Amino acid sequence: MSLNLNQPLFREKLTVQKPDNPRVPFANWVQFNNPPRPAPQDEREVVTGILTHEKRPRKRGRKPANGQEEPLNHVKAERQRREKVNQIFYALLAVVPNISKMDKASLLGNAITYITDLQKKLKEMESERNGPNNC
Amino acid sequence: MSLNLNQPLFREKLTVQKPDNPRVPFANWVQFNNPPRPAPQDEREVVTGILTHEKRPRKRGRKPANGQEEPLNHVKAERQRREKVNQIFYALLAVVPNISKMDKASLLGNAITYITDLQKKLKEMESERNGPNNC
DNA sequence: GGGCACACGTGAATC
DNA sequence: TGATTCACGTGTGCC
Repeated sequence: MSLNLNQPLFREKLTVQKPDNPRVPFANWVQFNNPPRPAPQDEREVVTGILTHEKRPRKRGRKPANGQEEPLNHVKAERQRREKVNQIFYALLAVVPNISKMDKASLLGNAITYITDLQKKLKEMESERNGPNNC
Repeated sequence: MSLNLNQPLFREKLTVQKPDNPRVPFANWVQFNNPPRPAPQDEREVVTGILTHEKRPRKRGRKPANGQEEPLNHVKAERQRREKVNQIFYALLAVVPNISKMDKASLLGNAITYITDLQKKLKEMESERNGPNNC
């Protein structure tokens, strides 16, 4: 119940990066079905984000411009960071046995209960080993 | 090294929600030093985000308006989800013993190695129990 | 001052 | 349809 293994797991959007490939689970994750790096290869998004907060003191009224020259580095760095934590989420998925639901919060929760389970089991096994045993 | 326990851990910005309280580690997390809910209590951001993608087919040219009436629900839901996974991250923090660095990726990585460690230890303890033992 | 890490609002997709 | 979840670009604080 509530776990479809033939389902997207962590939903993958990729609407900006790859307009095709609509339902492959996590196609931009490393070591899934790609060569070591999925080869970003398309920098053609050109986002031009304009954001106007109101009622905020705005520490600095800086912002050089929204000409897509300098902040492109930031975007790429954030992409990389995101991909990294998703990889690790995926690795966690492989290590925790009984996943109840396929979202990050549940996976994390299952991992925690699994850890405490292992800890408890290990501890009672230990106390059984050198306690009043049959020897 | 590289682990300052008197440091913000997961850095908390709160620039939009709370202009005060600049350095308390995670002031908006539940059961930290607040009553059960930190009481969102300020809906005054009024962000009016305008985003202009280029070279994108844009599935639907819908968007009713940016009058802050309906999408406010979505914003709140996402805030809640974010808070939830952060809580669980915090819970994981309490369960994993040797945290090398205080960011989400490292915490997750340490959790994974800890799990595999426990698994290995448990398995060899088990095989030692009913193997050719001293009895 | 550049790099890093995080929170945020938002679009989209799934159910 | 409405709720839930995720990825994304962005703002920003800290080293």
